[in-house]
Amino acid sequence: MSELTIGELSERSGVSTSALRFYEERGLIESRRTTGNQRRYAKATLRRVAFVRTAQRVGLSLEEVADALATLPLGRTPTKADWARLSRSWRPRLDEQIRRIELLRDRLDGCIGCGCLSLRTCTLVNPGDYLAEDGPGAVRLQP
Amino acid sequence: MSELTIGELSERSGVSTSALRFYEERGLIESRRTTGNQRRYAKATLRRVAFVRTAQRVGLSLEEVADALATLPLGRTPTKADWARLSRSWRPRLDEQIRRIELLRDRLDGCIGCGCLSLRTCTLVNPGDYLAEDGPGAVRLQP
DNA sequence: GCTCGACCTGAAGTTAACTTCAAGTTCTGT
DNA sequence: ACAGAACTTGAAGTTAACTTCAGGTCGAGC
Repeated sequence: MSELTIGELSERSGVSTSALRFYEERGLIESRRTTGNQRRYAKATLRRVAFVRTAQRVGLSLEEVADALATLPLGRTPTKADWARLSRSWRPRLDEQIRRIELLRDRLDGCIGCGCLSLRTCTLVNPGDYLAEDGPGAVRLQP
Repeated sequence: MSELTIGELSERSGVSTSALRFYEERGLIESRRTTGNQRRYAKATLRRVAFVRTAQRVGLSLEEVADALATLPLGRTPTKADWARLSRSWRPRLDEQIRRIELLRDRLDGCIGCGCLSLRTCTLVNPGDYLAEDGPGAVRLQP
């Protein structure tokens, strides 16, 4: 059994069969069909599914994952180096996510003391402080 | 003009009128009605909206925000201390968010070298390593 | 050869947080 | 008093990533 049925792929990846069909519809994975029209997946599909799930945990949308997968070599099974190249690009995204949450946390700390949440003066509520010059009241929250 | 129309509240909060009506429908804010059935908001609503938006940036759903707002004192305008009490509870959540992304990033670093994304052995793909004892192949990704 | 679990398809449903729309009402400025 | 901007409502639409459903087909084991 060098190929997997959709049930087997589901069992081994922990991804539901409906999700796998959905991924296929979106071009994230592909399958061969038996004479009886059932799907059969190459074992390499398992790693592909792993990539998709991990990319989602990093915060990519399925569309972004599809774009990334499209850069994989056509016609041959991707190597470890191929997967490593793709995964490397996630690092800055994660760093940025951390940075933004830390910034929010630090601002929150600064605001805890005052309990303000004032639209005009609070950097937590109004990070860019734009519109602050429009006089009292005319202030806009971060979009 | 001690009260605000929905347009004024929208302008000053940066939240669209349709979103404000939606918030009201969900019980996040409330309004008085004029004889002509138009909404009028107390100025304190501005801070309430600020709270909602900031809570959303922290990662709360509107339902969670509603729960939090429900703990505010009834019958009087909340004080700064009231708002501070609510905001304080966000800190652990942010810390946890940061921790989880850092963990993912560190695992990613560990996996970059090998380019594996192997379902059985890679901690990035399979953080809990559960089902690893089920023999080769029978492994499930993190739900 | 028969059964019954696994598989197939396309369409419709789900959730969150809104937005858009249509058709009508109110308010403000001149 | 009248134009036109701002407001009202309920219903339907939007996006992502799926899930559920109905009604049928396939295939592995006895």
